[in-house]
Amino acid sequence: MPDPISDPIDTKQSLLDAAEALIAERGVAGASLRAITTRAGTNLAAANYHFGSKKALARAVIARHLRPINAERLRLLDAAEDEADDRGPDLESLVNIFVGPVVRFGREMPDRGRHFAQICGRAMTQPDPMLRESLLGELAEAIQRFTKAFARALPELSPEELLWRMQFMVGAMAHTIAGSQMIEAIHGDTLDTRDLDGIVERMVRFLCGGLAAPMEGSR
Amino acid sequence: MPDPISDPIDTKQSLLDAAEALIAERGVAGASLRAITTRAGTNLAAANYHFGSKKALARAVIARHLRPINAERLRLLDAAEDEADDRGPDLESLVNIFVGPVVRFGREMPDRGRHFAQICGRAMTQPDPMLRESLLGELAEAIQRFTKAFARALPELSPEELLWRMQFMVGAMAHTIAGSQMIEAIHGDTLDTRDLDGIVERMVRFLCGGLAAPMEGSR
DNA sequence: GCTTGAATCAAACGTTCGTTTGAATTCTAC
DNA sequence: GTAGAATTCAAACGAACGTTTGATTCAAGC
Repeated sequence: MPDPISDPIDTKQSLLDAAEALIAERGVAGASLRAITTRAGTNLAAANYHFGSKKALARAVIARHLRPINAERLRLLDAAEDEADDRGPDLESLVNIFVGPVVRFGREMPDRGRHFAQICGRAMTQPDPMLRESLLGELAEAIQRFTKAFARALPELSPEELLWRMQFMVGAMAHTIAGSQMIEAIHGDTLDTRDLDGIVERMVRFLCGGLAAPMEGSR
Repeated sequence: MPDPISDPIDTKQSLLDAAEALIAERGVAGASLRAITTRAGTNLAAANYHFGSKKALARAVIARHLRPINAERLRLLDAAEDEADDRGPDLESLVNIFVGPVVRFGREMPDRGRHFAQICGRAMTQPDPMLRESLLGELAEAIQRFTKAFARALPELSPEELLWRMQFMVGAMAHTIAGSQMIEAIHGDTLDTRDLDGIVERMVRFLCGGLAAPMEGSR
């Protein structure tokens, strides 16, 4: 007799939750369908019935939260551009809008949010092109919009220099949310790596300084 | 009759080269021992004979170049601290020493260097703790030395703030050398992602700006 | 009450993986 | 030249993987 309380209200959702947690913990290759379906309280066939394949399941895990997060980003960008004068939103606002929603997403859903952020941070440099491109596809529009906005806020930068600085920004962000294993391994006892608001503040400060760095070594 | 020219002069070295290229391309999990040994012109047993296991082979791939690179970093740091006045080396010198040897390593050995950098960039956030910790072990001394040096060059930062900023710096660096798939996928036709010297220059500018960013929003 | 389609399940399939084995070969030193 | 260690090789092993199959359960719709 199955437990009527924790009954699988929605098998699909349970599979996504289990996959999210296990992929975050062990990576895509390390999270077997058997482990995922066991954790979800179902079986192998169910995963293939609902998603068709393991890769499709992984893609669904990414898309589930990334889509609303990116929508939120673009919504905030729209609002900021409406409010700003004709020079556009200032740098700090843009960085906050770009970085904040992703990192802060972990606050509303502490576990799932953190897992999701880890997966996305890793997916950017993942060898599997399928997964990487599915992530980039979700991000493409946001990247284009933000590139234009940053170009307006940083008119003294050449287009090339701006693209590279955005690359560095994404790297700092992705690496930090992918898990701060390094900083935890070395100073885990003295630092609070769960104070997401504080981390966002620090990251925004750093990124603004980097993005606005002068081109010539005028020290 | 085996080709006397490309004969396996050193099976161990061939295995390291093949593993390096394939792990960079497909990741540790995606690079099978069969693919590695075939590329190296030998067979499965040879890999286990020389390295004992696949994980040990992966660790050897990381250690082979990382150890001399870190030695070079520390050597440059020593030299800079000898030359500097009692305030220690300035920020730009430190960033150059920290970032330069890793990225520029790709110039001397174009293919192997790039592959190795990709592997290291990925290993930092890799789910496999074995590989991650072996990388962190190699880096531990360098990180401690550079933390002290940066603290001297940036006396206005609290220890916490400095650690986070170094975390962001490592992230920007790791993500960039892990492969600029994102920037290439979006603007691959207009940017030269192989001009390593130029990238180092740009990265140093960005990182100096970020590391030295003011703590208060004094705009 | 029977039918239909979606959903779940245990079981098995075929493949690929890392590792091991034992014989063959090559190299080295006496 | 030969003994002995080091190295290479083809073949096989057992485990784990993603996927498929066919039977079974369940909830509506007529």
